Amino acid sequence: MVIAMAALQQSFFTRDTLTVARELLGKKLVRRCGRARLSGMVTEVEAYVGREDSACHASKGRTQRNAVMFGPAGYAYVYFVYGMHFMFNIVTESEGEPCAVLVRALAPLEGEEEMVRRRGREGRELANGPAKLCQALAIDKGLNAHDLTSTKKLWLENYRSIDEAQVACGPRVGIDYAEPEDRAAPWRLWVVEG
DNA sequence: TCGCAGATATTCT
DNA sequence: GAATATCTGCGAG
Repeated sequence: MVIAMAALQQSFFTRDTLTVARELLGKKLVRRCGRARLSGMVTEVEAYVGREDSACHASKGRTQRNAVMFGPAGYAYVYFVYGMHFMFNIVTESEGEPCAVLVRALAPLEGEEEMVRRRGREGRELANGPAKLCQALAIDKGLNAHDLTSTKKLWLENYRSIDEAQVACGPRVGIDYAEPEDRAAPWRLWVVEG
């Protein structure tokens, strides 16, 4: 008996950003790319909580790039940095609140061969970084503002619940431009390797 | 195994 | 024109 797993619905994403970030750990990110199906379990995330968070792109106001974050929850915010890397975020909270969760790492589940082919690397190096997982799952700017609650090209499914003892947290990475108190905020969450 | 610097183009001022 | 929510390779130890 095959049970068709439903995509997580918008009600999951409209909650408090830190809560969504915590519960995203252990969820499965699924990417359908033509015939291929690629997926991985979320193992590391970072929360970006809007206007008061100086590390959040949206804290400096709305621009063409970050406009998606101001929209409704459950959409993908994909953008380009450093001239060569994409980042994949999930928009949270209510419309008008520019919050999002950055997905930083995945543990490959389906289509690992395809990911190896895309990345030119294997094992731990497959998707253990925000730009790496985008390359592994073929996520690019074309998926910006994609609806993650429909099982079209990219969505999330329930997979495993992570015990509190397996969750570690610490300060976020790569945000030297932010205010000290925001840099220190322990809003990076990850699953302890076991 | 570790730390550092270069790559590279989109986006915003 | 300057900055950037990173990755990779290289050199030293």
